Amino acid sequence: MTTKHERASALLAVSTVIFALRKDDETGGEPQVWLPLVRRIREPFQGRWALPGGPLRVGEDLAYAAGRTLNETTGLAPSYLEQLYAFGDASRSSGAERVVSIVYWALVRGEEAERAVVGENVAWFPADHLPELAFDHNLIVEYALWRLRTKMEYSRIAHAFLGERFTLAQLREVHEAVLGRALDPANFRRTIEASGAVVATDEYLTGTPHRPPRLYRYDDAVDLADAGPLPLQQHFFKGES
Amino acid sequence: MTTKHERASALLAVSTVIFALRKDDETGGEPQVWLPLVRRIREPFQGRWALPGGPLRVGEDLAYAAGRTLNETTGLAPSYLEQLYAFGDASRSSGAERVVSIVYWALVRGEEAERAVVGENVAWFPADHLPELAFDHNLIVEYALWRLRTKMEYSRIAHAFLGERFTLAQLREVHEAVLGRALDPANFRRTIEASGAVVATDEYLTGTPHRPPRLYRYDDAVDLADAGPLPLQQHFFKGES
DNA sequence: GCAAAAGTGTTCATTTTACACCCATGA
DNA sequence: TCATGGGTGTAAAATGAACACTTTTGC
Repeated sequence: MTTKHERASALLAVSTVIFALRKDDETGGEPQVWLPLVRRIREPFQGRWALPGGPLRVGEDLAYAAGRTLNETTGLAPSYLEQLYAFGDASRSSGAERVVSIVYWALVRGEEAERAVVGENVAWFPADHLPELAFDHNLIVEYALWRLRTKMEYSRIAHAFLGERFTLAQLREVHEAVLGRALDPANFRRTIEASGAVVATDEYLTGTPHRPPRLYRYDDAVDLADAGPLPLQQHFFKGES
Repeated sequence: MTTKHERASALLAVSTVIFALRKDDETGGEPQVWLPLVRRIREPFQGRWALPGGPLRVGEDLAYAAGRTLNETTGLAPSYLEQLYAFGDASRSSGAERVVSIVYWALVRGEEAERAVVGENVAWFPADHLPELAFDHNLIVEYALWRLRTKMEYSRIAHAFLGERFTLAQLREVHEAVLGRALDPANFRRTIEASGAVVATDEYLTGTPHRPPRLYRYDDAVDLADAGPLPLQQHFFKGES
């Protein structure tokens, strides 16, 4: 009954599922959800692709570490960052010491994703067609994708893929890429305008071969994402590498 | 640039937000969402109410530890258990060593909650009217409540509050208690029947002062809760105290 | 029979979906 | 002026809310 139990401790690590929208270089066409992976250079799962991440440093906050490793692998700064899940079962670690991994998911802007660094052991993959990853990372990506898609319906995270000003067609493209299906432009416009999340500016995007679309901006009065009562964990890394 | 960084480690702990439906002993009437809290017997926040929980033991899995501490404080077994959030920022711990807390939320059945143990330092509170809790536990409970209410709309977790067989009126009472508002019995019946989540049995609940309602059961072919692709972490503690 | 909850039917309002059609610009 | 995406209007379809009404039991 009153057995003496020793208290568990663990090493800490973070991983991050990083989503960006990219047009497939070959097929072209509509943008899709892509994510960067890193190749493991040691056992276990040596040679397999895995989520970017790494150990937590002494005194470092969880979300900060997630943003830091994201920046180290892509050279980018997250425009959205949120905790996904914590893995810490005793059986999970192969070594002697237990390792607790806190997994985050992040969004980065499209233009930035274009100029993302791609090193020897970093590559981008379409989120729907991943190879077999290390550990249970396939499952984690699926869960992150589910969270992304679910959250798009009741929050404004789609804006995290875009810049300061954008057309409604661009915003619709984001929704279409994430949901994986086409949306009616007319109905989409009305839905977004009714939500009050965006504000029309008096600027127009010129240079298009056709009628110039109006530019919109976010309504700063509305939160970026309704994550419930829990405070959002957002950090920005301005070329801190 | 290539500074040597020491790797962070931490002690591990779990806490659990435990929800049950109870009728207020004084006002009676409709059941509401209640949860058990424990009084802290040491600093910091000595004397304040806090979420049940405790340190993780060596070799113990996270979800198992959540179910164990739940069982230790209430004598009950969770009918639903899911991870909520991980707290592990360096500044959070007052002591020298960092502490990572994994918070779970759980549902227990109504009848069982009735016979839950209430010790000297354990008390049940209505979830909507909590005192000022220790740490940031008020915020955590709010988040768990938000998750419970959100999840009710697209999953079958309401069933976790009920037994094997139940009437549609009982199921409606659960929804009403969680959502905090009355629902139209006729429309609720149609909605539930259309969802295909429940199956009508050929049994009826007798002993009521009026027309005996039909008993239903879960459709085992449908998952209890659509938590996305991540596997559910469920454990059952059959009087293991 | 009466009261009360179980269960069914129907109407009305609202939202969603589909799609026709006009507008404004570059070429 | 023509092609094309931007933007508006509108009707059908689906959904949701409200509520009248019938059924079945205990008393």
